[in-house]
Amino acid sequence: MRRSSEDTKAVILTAARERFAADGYEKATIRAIAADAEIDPSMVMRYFGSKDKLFAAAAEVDLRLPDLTALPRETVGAALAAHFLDRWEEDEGMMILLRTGVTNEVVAERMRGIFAAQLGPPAAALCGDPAQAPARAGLAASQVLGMALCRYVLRLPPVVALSREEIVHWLGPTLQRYLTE
Amino acid sequence: MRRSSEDTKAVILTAARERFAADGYEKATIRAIAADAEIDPSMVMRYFGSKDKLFAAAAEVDLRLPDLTALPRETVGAALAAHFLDRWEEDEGMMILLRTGVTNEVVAERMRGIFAAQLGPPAAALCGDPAQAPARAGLAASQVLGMALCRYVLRLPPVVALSREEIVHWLGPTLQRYLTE
DNA sequence: TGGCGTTGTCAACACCCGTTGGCCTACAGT
DNA sequence: ACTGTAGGCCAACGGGTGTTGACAACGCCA
Repeated sequence: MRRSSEDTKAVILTAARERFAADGYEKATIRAIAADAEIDPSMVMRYFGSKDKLFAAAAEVDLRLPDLTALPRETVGAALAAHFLDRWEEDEGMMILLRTGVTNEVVAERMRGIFAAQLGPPAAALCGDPAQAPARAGLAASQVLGMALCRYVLRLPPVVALSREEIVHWLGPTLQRYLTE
Repeated sequence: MRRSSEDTKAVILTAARERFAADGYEKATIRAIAADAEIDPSMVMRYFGSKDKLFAAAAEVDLRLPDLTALPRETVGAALAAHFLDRWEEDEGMMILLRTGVTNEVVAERMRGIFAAQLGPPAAALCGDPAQAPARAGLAASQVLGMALCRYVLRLPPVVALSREEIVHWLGPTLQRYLTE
């Protein structure tokens, strides 16, 4: 046997993540993914069952938020901005979710769940009033996702031109205000 | 003849805008648009030539920004936030562009042009330094588009629950800072 | 060496898409 | 009343999609 089953499964998954991140669910065809993986399309079906299941496997995402309550309170905004920039550049899972969540209700629901589960608790811990926490988490999400949209997806030139430090400088106070003031 | 040529063309365009806004370019099929308009798919081709041209006709957008320099300088942030909320709720063109610009390079380029041409000049007029203007316009775009993404596209429940006044209250100072400070 | 399960290939199915051309139908002008 | 034309419908083409099943090559184990 040329390769182990697990090996080719990993090769397919890597190719799938790249295609889904670049093209979104609809335009990323199984044939194209298989071609990238230098393999037959039927192998994708054998190992993942269906395009839906392949996407589900490719779209597993963890925000990996640090423990914001362990930081000096006045630095959480900048820390969040810096963390999301890193996360977005090292994990194509972010792009996968955003590129298809915009036109796919199932994926949108998944994004809602991720942000509620992972951004909600730290927001609640930071702002005193638990009733305000979800709104504040939502506001922070709007700025973080908006930056990602403009910089990595739409690639607005002035936003792409910003350095990491500049973005942290501008978004830090915004997130700080949304979460703690 | 049942209807005038212009009438059915308008009916098709209305149906197309709704479908494109709801589903994006790929998932909005000509057959579905024609069914909504209660007409044969071939009529769409006769009146608009191709799906691409139909989309181009459906995706004409004008931000209709007010003259920000005519307002008291300390109110431009809130004015911008309020204006974009209105614009987003009354014109499905915004949704059309966002839903397909995310996975379509041609439409993304169109969005870049719209924001550069329409948000750039007011930003340059507001902040003293012309060299900083594009970056500031880009930052404002990131917050405005991020809010639209979370509220109207992804429908994050806490963001949907926010009232118009609350959004203006939270985004106003952010946009004010991006544009004028 | 002979068998057998695993890995991979090939061809095809059934479906949906954008698009096309021919045909029908109803009105306007004479 | 007849005809020309414009609005509308129908059936089909060619291509691409996800998915399936039969078949071939390889390497382990007895």
